[in-house]
Amino acid sequence: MKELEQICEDIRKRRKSLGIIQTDLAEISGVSLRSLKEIETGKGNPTLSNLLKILNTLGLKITLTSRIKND
Amino acid sequence: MKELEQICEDIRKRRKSLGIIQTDLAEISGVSLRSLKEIETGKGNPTLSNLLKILNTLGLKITLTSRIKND
DNA sequence: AGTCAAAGGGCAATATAGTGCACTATTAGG
DNA sequence: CCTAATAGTGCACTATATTGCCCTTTGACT
Repeated sequence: MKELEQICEDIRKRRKSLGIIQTDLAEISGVSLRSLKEIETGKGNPTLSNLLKILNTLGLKITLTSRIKND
Repeated sequence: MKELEQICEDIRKRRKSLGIIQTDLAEISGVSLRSLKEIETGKGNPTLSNLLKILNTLGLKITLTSRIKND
């Protein structure tokens, strides 16, 4: 799976596990509903700030890890 | 430290540890030098695709983790 | 089938990220 | 100090992300 798709999927799964709808997640995060939809469906190319707003609401954060083991 | 700043710093540190200059990292990644500079200096608000291109070149990837322990 | 809630998507307008160019600033070596 | 390499930045232009509006689709429930 592509990295972008994985992120989108994670967001959707997390939202559902929290039992909230797109409208609420968007509003709480301070992002437009339209943009959240685009992110969750894997279309478009979100800005980092929009992504971080949503992840923050979902209690998630970005960590950078190496692609290679022991590196 | 802000999350965005942390990402910028990680990118710069990684680039230096690989011993390459901005010009080369930008070219290999397929991102403009101008954009890479903005990312490394923490200015601007990169798109996810540009960020991923650079991380990919650096051998890094994004993983989403919970902000809360045991969650 | 009918209804309602939630999600998907087209479109146009606006905001802003991406880029190239030219220049300045900083850093490292001599 | 001088020079060369590397990094930072102002500006203008282009490309595209963001947004709101409105309509369609899907899914769940009765």
